[in-house]
Amino acid sequence: MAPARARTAAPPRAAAGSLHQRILGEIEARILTGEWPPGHRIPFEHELTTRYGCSRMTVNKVLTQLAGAGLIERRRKAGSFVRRPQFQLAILTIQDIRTEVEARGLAYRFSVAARRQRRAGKADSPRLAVPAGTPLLALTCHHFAGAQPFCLEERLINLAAVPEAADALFADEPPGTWLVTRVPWSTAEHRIRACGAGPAAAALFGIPEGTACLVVERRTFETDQPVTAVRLTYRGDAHELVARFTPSQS
Amino acid sequence: MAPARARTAAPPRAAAGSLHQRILGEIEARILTGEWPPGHRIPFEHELTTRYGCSRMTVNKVLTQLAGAGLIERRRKAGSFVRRPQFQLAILTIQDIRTEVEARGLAYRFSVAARRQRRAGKADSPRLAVPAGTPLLALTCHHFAGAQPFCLEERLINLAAVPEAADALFADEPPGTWLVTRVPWSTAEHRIRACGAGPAAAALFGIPEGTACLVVERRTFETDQPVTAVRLTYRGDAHELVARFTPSQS
DNA sequence: ACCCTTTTATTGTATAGACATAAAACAGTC
DNA sequence: GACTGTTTTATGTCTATACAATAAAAGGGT
Repeated sequence: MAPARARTAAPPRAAAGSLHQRILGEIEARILTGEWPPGHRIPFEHELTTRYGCSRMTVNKVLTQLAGAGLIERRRKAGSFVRRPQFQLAILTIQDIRTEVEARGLAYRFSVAARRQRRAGKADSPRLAVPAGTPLLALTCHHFAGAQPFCLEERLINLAAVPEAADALFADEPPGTWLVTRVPWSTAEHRIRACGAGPAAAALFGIPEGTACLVVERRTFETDQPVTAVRLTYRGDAHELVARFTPSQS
Repeated sequence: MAPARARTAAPPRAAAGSLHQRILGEIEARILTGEWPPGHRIPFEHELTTRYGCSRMTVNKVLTQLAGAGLIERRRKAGSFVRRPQFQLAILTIQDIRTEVEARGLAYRFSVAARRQRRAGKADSPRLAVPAGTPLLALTCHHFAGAQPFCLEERLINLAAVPEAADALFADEPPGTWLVTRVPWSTAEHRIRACGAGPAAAALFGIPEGTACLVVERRTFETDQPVTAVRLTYRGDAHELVARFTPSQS
């Protein structure tokens, strides 16, 4: 029973951040160092409770977080188990073009090279799954870093989803930024490929057709309705995407 | 005081999953539909508490989760605010090569084309940031999908970090799988580029040199010590990476 | 041996209360 | 007005407890 210690509140510990952060760090370390290999059953919540002298809510929070990060798997009655490391999952940082250019200390500039409003045909459906006849806005933009061409943007906007885009001028903001600040979205899908430069990219970059280019295609949906599809073409020798993966944290 | 309701435990509600899931879904919907635009202050915890008739811990859990997912930003005293949508963050799925090949219904096969043990020179540091003189294992592997060449793998392994790799034969398992199942790691970094095919890739794939190829470079670290660096080269016309991003959930 | 029920251990969810911490707002003073 | 200390307030963390859901294990009958 231990009637001593009338204190019910949190102990005055502030050693390494908060308690659950410390517990998380220790468990994570054991998993990452291989001390607890994949398949290993980590201690039950009540065992961690006694080991760290804290309540179950605290260790539960830690284990829930580890499960969310994919480091462990939790099964009722059975316990919590270390999962096989699966670093096929990585967080990809696709930066806004303006941000990216300015991060290199260069002046950003863009221009709208082509703009056409039309109705969707059969050829559009692989890019922007909309029924034929849907009003579309097709845009081609050139983005520059300093004096150098940086990126070719070919975009389709679904005017059924974003009717106000028909009147947008895209004079100050590129269409990507315009859309992000005005249109809600729920899912974005990216496809990353290597492609030989087509005529438009070759002309913009001043490179021979067929030169390796990095192509990022992004499709954005709002509750299953397609909003926009964009193809960004970069010079292969001047651009790379970076993805970093650290388990759990951040 | 309300001495009625001796019940202190959770109410028997199980409508749409759990209560905090329902609250999370509602708040997320308001953010994604734009009803609560970026910069908007979402209700304080105690307001949500009265709105949903639940305790503060429950709404705290929801808001903590939304903050972790990057949808909101929390500031002491000030409140919680909707963040600008930043879909530059995407979750990239880089599959294991065997898994990827077998997912296409093809037979997987690999061979070690070259293997050399040597000491790190100056030329290695951009790939594997180790001091000169560190023992390395350099490998070249060919991966096949059915009869077709699928991927060229060029790998460096830091034998100071993984001495047992020196004796590994890589007969049954490709080095990537071998390493994943044996060596702990804490951070992985991916760089994705488009490159013209070099001599090795051109020979393997039977394509002209300079043809666009997708190159994925992965460097793996264990507490700042580099473990391995690998360059995977794919035919540009036969391979793409897919990244999908849905806010918060999973 | 097989199928069905009961038990039991573990995770999942939620509560009410307590104290810590940080930042904004406010007041008072030089 | 500019600095300084105090109060207020919202978030951050933790506890102790309660009940629910579930899946494994144990038991019991055919």
